[in-house]
Amino acid sequence: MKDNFLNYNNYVSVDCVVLGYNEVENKLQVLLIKQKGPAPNTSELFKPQFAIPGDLIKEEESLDEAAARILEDLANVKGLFLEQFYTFGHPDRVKDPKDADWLSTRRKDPLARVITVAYLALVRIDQINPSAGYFAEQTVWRSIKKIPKLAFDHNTIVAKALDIIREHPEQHIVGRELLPNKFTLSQLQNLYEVIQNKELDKRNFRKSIKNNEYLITLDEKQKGVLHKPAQYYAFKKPKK
Amino acid sequence: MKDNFLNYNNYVSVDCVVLGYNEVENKLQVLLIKQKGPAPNTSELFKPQFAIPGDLIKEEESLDEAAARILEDLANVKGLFLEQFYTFGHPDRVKDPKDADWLSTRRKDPLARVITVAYLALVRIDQINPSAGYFAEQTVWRSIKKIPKLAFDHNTIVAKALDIIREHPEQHIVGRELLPNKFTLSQLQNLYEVIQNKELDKRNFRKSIKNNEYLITLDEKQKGVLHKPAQYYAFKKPKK
DNA sequence: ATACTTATTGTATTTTGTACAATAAGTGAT
DNA sequence: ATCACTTATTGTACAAAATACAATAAGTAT
Repeated sequence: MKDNFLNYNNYVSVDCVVLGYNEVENKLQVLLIKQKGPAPNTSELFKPQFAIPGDLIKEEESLDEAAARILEDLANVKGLFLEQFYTFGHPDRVKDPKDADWLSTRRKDPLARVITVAYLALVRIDQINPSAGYFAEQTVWRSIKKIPKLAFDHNTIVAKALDIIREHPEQHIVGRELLPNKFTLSQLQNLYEVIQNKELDKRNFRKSIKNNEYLITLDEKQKGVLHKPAQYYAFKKPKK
Repeated sequence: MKDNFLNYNNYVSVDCVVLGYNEVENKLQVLLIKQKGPAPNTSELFKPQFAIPGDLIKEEESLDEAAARILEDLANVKGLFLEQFYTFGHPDRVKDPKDADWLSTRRKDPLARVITVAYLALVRIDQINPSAGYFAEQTVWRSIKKIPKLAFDHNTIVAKALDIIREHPEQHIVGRELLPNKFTLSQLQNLYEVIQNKELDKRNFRKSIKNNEYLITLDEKQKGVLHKPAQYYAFKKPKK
């Protein structure tokens, strides 16, 4: 049975697609990091690229824990929505020459294969404070409509995350994750429109959303707006 | 940046939940292997368990290729429906003492963590010929209603696969995978009933299934049956 | 011709999705 | 107090899809 004895190394990482929303700009954005070089100005060859945050898993942590750690390191928040959605493991996914410099500063064996388990995270942009961590020069939010060329196969990973959230927005109860604790139905509708990238009819949207078992009407209205004040709503906590 | 240099080993495997169906027994079954010991009768300690087929990935193959290889080794078939559905990587998932003996015959480092990418495969039981391979003493089909205790976390993996096929049977076009090339609507309905574990109304089932763009009516009927012969149907090939 | 078995089909009802516009409730200006 | 302005809120008619329910059809065997 020698066949099955491992004689090469697999790196395993977790990459997080962090989707953020704020009502003012009314845009869905993805959190990117600018890769950090080996040391300031020591390598003229190193061309930092944008990437989604990710890291190799540690020996004693589960995949879910790794995703939470990466997100916490980066955004200083805990307890966010996090969902594993796909694992990318093509042998060549880290073999592109453009990625070689960065890998050589980070890996004992820069050519070794890296299998990455991808997670989706939903956050309110105004609730978190992304900070460049030990693995990032800086962090930036970018509209999902203007995503630059990313390192490795990260464009593919982001695209798959967007497919998933668009397929089942109500399943992810995106409202709970991406809106303030109290919100109006117009805010909720704006969010759905941004995610689905199409306009929805107000009356029909309200009819359908009111079937949502988690939506509750608060005893509070908007104040100080230059128009009819809107009713506030909230989401119930799920049971689990 | 020493933090990120890997100083431990991750094994990465692919495990396949192979679901099979045959119309005679009208049961959905899962393909299990009986683990093979190090050598016949040399280890009195080794207690073989049932498990789903899986194997460590090879250095040059993608995850999809690994799944196809495992299935081909086991079942001597190619080109079956295969879908990645979840990755299991808890640090303790291979640490149960009951699994230690088997691992010690298979791994340089039996205590090392194994991250496994799980795939779902759908097969027609009468079309494949499972053969005990280099990693199995024997293979058996077991009804999904009577799954024994399996090695590692394989019961959890099978349960998740069943959740997925039940959620979206039509998305997996289970008919194409689990029925003969030509079939009657009653056969198709039986299959759906077994998967969803509930009875369906004949008239309503037929109304809904006939919206399926892939279903075509053949120019052929049953022969030699003791009742009104049924029309045969088939599925169109998907475009892709 | 009859008994038997499974295949096939329709209708009424409910629920859900879609298209579409008038009225309500605040603010600030006059 | 009235009016202009802005966004919030709601209903109705129609189409499409889901559900409940039973009679007739087409073979075989006797």
